[in-house]
Amino acid sequence: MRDSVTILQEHGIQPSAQRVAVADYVLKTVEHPSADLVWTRVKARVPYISRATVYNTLNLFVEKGLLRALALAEDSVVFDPNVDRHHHLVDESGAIHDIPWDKVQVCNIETLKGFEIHDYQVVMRGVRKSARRKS
Amino acid sequence: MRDSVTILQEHGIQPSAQRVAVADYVLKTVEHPSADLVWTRVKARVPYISRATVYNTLNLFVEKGLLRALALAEDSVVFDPNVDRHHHLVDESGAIHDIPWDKVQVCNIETLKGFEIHDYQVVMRGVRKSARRKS
DNA sequence: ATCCACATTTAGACTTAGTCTAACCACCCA
DNA sequence: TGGGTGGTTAGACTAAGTCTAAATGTGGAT
Ligand SMILES: [Mn+2]
Ligand SMILES: [Mn+2]
Ligand SMILES: [Zn+2]
Ligand SMILES: [Zn+2]
Repeated sequence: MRDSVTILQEHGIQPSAQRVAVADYVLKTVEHPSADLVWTRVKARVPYISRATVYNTLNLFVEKGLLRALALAEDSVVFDPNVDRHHHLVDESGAIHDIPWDKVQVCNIETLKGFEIHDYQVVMRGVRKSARRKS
Repeated sequence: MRDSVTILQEHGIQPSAQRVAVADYVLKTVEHPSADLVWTRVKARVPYISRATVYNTLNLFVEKGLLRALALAEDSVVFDPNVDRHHHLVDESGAIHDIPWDKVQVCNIETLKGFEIHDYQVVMRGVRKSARRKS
């Protein structure tokens, strides 16, 4: 994994202590966390960080292309460090799983008359089958 | 269009004046309205209806299968009287358009290992091209 | 090393979507 | 006529997110 400081600098972001702490967590996670979950996670290592800074930082990262904000569930937006095209499966438990772009194909998108499609993804609802039986 | 009173009765819902007023709008609209937009629209005909009743009614309709609640954009859930499978295009303007189920195909969903998919749709972002040029 | 302009952070007020509560109303039937 | 039940209501409450204005930190010029 690349150094958070370097990544921020490459994107024209001053690597303050707070921003680096947020980046260390949110750019590597697979949790698709809400802003408040990011706050909780980051506070574990930087207890003095404020809620406003977490929101500021997440919005800045989205603006600079380091994160995507996703509206997949009611109640809160969720952040995704995977900015490449991919699909999502929203587990009944609330967890969100990435589905690689090439695992499913969407056909005839380009033939849709009357619309100019800038972006798309398949959003699935379901459950993750328990990986192999536990016993 | 079927009678709202009949539809409610068939779904085991007492057709009170307020519920019928909400149904008259929300079961026929193509706007994908938020709860507060429903309130605005219904108040035009039934000015004394309360916000709580609108929320209660929409949640009841969802529970009874008359409506779907969709989390497609940040800021609010929207309601959709089209409960058959279909896709959505979220216009940059904020408008949401239905895309018929058979206009695009999603392949290999059933071959996804480790997940049990209960439901899915394609969510597109883009713009509606001005229907023919205006002049 | 010091200074300063500017960027960053901060607490807490504010806004808005949505839920909850407890009183109130309307209808049905004894 | 008096409950009992349903439905409705205003307004309190919660929670996600933004905004403000003050405090603090920082890098570069001197
Ligand atoms: Mn909410
Ligand atoms: Mn909000
Ligand atoms: Zn993802
Ligand atoms: Zn729809």
